[in-house]
Parts: sequence; C-alpha cells; structure tokens
Amino acid sequence: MIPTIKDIAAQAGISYATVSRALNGKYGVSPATRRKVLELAHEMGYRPNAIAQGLVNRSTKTVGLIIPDITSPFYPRVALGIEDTMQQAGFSVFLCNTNWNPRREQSYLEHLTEKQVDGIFISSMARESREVEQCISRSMPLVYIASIPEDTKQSYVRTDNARGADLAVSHLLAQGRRRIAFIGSTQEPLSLEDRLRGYRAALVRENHPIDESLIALGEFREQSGYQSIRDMLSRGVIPDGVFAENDLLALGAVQGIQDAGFRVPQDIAVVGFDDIPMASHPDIALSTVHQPKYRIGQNAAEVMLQIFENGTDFTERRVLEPELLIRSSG
Amino acid sequence: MIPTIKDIAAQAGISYATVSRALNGKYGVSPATRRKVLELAHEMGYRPNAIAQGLVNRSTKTVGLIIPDITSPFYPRVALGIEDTMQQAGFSVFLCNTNWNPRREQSYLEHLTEKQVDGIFISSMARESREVEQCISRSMPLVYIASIPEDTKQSYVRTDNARGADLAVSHLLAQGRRRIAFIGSTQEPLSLEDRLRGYRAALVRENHPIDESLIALGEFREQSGYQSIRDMLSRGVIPDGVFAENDLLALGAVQGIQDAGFRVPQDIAVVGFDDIPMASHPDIALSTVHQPKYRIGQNAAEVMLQIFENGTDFTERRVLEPELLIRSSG
DNA sequence: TTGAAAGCGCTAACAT
DNA sequence: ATGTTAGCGCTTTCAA
Repeated sequence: MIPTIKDIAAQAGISYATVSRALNGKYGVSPATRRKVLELAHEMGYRPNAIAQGLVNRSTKTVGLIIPDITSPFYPRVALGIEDTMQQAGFSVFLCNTNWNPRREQSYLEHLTEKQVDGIFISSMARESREVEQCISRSMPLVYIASIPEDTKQSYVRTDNARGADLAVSHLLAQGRRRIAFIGSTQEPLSLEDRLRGYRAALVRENHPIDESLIALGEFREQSGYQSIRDMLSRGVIPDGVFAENDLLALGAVQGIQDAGFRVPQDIAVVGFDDIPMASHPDIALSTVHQPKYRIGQNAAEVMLQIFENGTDFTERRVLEPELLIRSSG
Repeated sequence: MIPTIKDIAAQAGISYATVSRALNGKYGVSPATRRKVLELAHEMGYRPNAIAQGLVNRSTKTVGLIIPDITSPFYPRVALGIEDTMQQAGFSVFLCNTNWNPRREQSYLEHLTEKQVDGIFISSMARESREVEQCISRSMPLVYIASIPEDTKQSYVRTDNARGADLAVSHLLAQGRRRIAFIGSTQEPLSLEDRLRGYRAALVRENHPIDESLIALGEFREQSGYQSIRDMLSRGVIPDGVFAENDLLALGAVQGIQDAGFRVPQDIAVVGFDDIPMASHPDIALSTVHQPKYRIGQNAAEVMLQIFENGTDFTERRVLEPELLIRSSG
C-alpha cells in the first residue's frame, strides 16, 4: 500500500540496499541509478518510515517537552522557542502537558523514554531531582526549564527569579513604600522560594523589617491573589505595596484591593512577575517583571543541541536576566 | 546498557518470546514464569521500546496535532481537550505549531506521516482540502478542527460560527443598534466567511441594509482591530455597534473607539468572538461569543477514536453550539 | 558500483 | 507452557 524501499528496488530492478544509499545521498551510487531511484521515489510517493529508521539509527530525531500547563500564558511561549530551534535542527517535539499532576509528570517521563526520544526538556514541579531523574535512564539528555530542582547535576535554563523579585521590591521601596506584601503560590515551590528570597533580600538591604504577616501563600491563579489580599486587609494588615509572585496573582490582588475600597497604585502599588499578555493591555497596565519566555526556550534548545554534540556528560546552566516593566499599577 | 527482552530472557534462562508473552499478559505462560519475568523486568529497569513495538504492530499509539498558534488563547485549550482524551485511550500526542505558515503546515503533515502516527488532527489554514490531504496517505485518519476546508469529505469538529455571529449581531440589533460594523481578519479565511455570513444573515433577517463600508478586514490581532475602527471612524463612518470576528480584534476596537473619543458601549457597543481569558477580566468585561474550546478538543478526540474503531471510511462531523456572553462592552 | 545479509527490539505464527 | 523463527522497514557492513 504505502511504498517501501523494497517496492522502489523492485521497480528499479536493483537491490534495496542501493535504494537506501541513493535516498540517503551516500557515496557509491552511480549518478544514473541515483536519479532513477529519486525519480521513482517521487513518482510512487515514497516516504521514509521514521520508525524503522529510528530502530536502526538509535535516534528518533525527536525530543520530549514536559510542561505543567499548556493553557498558561507562560509555557507555550517557552515551547515555541524550543520548537522553532529544534525544528531548524531537524527535530520534532513531543509536547506533554501534565496539568500540574506530578503523577502524570512521571508517567510522561517513562512514556518518552519508551518512545526513544533523543532528549527531554522538563519544567517540573519536583523539588528533588530524584523525582525526575529516577524515571529516566542516566544517559537520557535532560534540560530543566524555568523551575530547577536544587540538587540536580543536569543542565538548565531559567530566569534569575531572585533578582527579578529584588528588582520589583527595590522599585517599590524607591517609591517610598514601606509595608510591602508578598503574595505567592505554593504550586510552583521552586520559583516561589527564589522570588521570596529576592523579596527578603531587597528588604534586608534597605534595612526594612520583614513582617511575616505581610506574606500570604495560596494557589497560583487570580482567585487566590484576590483572596490573599482580601484576607490580609480584613485582618487589618494594610500594605502600601504588593509584590505578587506572578501576574495572575497580581491581577487578582488588584481586584481585591479595589473591591476593598483602596486605590491602585495610590494607596497600594502592585507589581507582578512574568509579563503575561494581559498585563500590557492599556486598561490593565500591570507593572511586572518580564521573563524572556521565548528566549528561555531558545536557550534550552541550544543547550540540548550542545548535549547532543558533546555527549551526555556535557552540562550547561544558563540564567537569563529578567527586566522590570513599570506600567500603571506600581 | 538499556535492557531488552533478550537480556531478561538470558537472565531468566528462557526464550525471549516467552518474556514478550509474559510482559504483554498473553495466554500460555505459567504463573511462575510470569512472576519471575515481571520481577526481573522491574529489577533491571526494563522499559519496552515503543519504536520496535510500533514497527511490528504497525501502530505507534501516537497521534499528531497541527495548530497554527500555540501561544493563542484558543488552540491550547483545544489541545488540552484532545490530549486528555487521547491520553486516557493510551495515545501520545505530537504537537506541531505552524506559526501561521502554510509551508510549515505541509511539512508537518509529511513529517507526521513519516513518524507513522496513527492519526492527525489539524486546524488548517487551507481553503481547499487538497492542500492538506495530498500531503498524507488516503488511509491516514484525519480530523479537522475549528477551521474546515469546504470541500472535504473527512471528519471534523467545529463551532457553529455563523450561528455565533448571528447571535451576536441579533443581540446588538435587539438593543436598537442600527449601524453595526464587522471587523474581521483574513488570516483565518474559513471562520471569517462563516462569521461574516452570520453577520449578514442577522441583518437580512431584520431587514437591515448591508453597508459594505461598515465591513473592515485586516490581520487578526489587537493592532488590526484598532486600526480598522480608527480608519472607519476617520472616514466619517460611525457605527453604533461592532461585531468583531475574534476577541483580540474586539479588544483593539474598544481601544480604538475610546481613543477616538467615543464611549463603549454607550456610543458604540462591541461584541467579540471566542471568549478568551482576558475577555472575562472585570476591567475589560468584553461581551463575546463563547466557543467551547476544551469540548471541541474532546469531541475531536472522540471522533478520532471512533475512526480507529470503525476504520478509515468512517466519518463524523460535529458542530458545537456557541454561547453569547453579555458583559459590559455591548 | 552494486548486492547479500545481518540486525535494530519486538510480536506472532508455528512448532514442540 | 515454552521455544524457534520470520519479519516489520531500514541502515550498514562485508563481498563481489
């Protein structure tokens, strides 16, 4: 039905080994034969079977990408950077979405191994590298993205979260804000910690006390940001600035603040993190820390290609700089 | 290095065919042998090679999904519906992002064929089915999503675009709006046509004239919606309602209207299409036609699974109902 | 320059 | 219940 090199060989009256050589542009095929094979292949609508090729070449020219949320404003842009770069290098990418489910993450890791992908990109929820790395063989090229288990020896690409948070909080401080709240989510514990660290660092540097009642942790979406700030305000804890661990939380916080009768930014300034598309809408204009999402993906792909070139022992860690974007919320 | 069934067979002192049978839960293996094999497989960290399995089974348990834009607020949710459903049925999905590039679309089609996927989902830019279907073998299960070439005989799942547009325009009309503009994009010609058809149908039904100067076509993002309405207004064409082919255009139009000194919705009401997350933000509150994105994906997956069951000749077309969401813009 | 043959890891038909 | 063997489509020695 679908022609194979054997069919071409039969048509051409030659051995299928020669067909293979001709198709792959290897030496040792007469120009005449080569032309004939190519022509025949075209006529018959031949398409190589990548599965069979993968079996013998021990390379599928395919990589896996595991992300927690394909509908988020963050990961798809990272994925785009990866896909563009890998595709140029001749690789396909298997995109796997875990929906924030650690079990599904592990299952995908195993699945990708079975599919014989040549490498795996992962933005994991795991705190310990073991949770990820025990699911795959030691020889599997691995690049962590955005969220990096502390103890890993593998390559990664991430934004400097602590620095981004520091930038945001310093900016608030420079405006004369004195009681700066932190609103975070425990869903992405790794970036939470880094950003919380940056928050503390900025305060400490400016000799501000750290008031634990100004730190609220919850989920990662608007609703949680809204709730966190409402709770804080109704407890009588009134900040004059808020740094939110991500833009969704920040957006929720802005609503919460306004619903509680305060003005943003006059009474309470709000700065987020990520720079999602909504943040730049003129009616929203959220000040935030920009993450270079596409470039994270691009860099991760570059690192992966380097690993392919230099062997599994090669590792590289890249930390990209975030950028503070001041809009109207703070 | 990575153990194969042969390694297990050697360890167990049995033939590798028996190992295969034991692993796959086939009849004709003594409970003792089976247990031993399973145990050994676990110990040795055995993982089946899906590539090798695919070669002999002639099924990779993998499907391809081609979408134009992974960073859009629409496609990822469709992808999620597909992935959830297919994954439950034991399939992986190859996500391919064309970036609105028709050449890349065709290249992916061929690529997926080579990867021997069991089926392909595609949200294509093509107007004619030929552009898609000539790239793949006739026996490849295919399900179109959202945007359907008019002349295809294959299965598809989409929203009733014409009806959605009709709903929106009728709503505007019912408010007493008399000069309703249409702002569209030529980037997705198929949904454009359907939505434009619905627009005309609603006007005709209510005996309103169709004024071509109220119809503006451009790109598909905010900027274009902004420009379209600004141009219209500066030409002296002043609508009292706008139906935009998608929410991004609608958002741009709202800005354009406000920047030109008109009020939304008092002077000009605006209704979009899609119901992207931004539309529901309280500070934006865009009235729009909701598309059941996740359900489109889910349905597409169900159709694909049916094709797998009933053979390639089986086709099914599902048209899902949109829903008008009235918020503050119109 | 070409062909014959082995083998990638696995499944399944056929033997035993 | 288990073993033997062919073969999926392809690449790659090894011979000729």
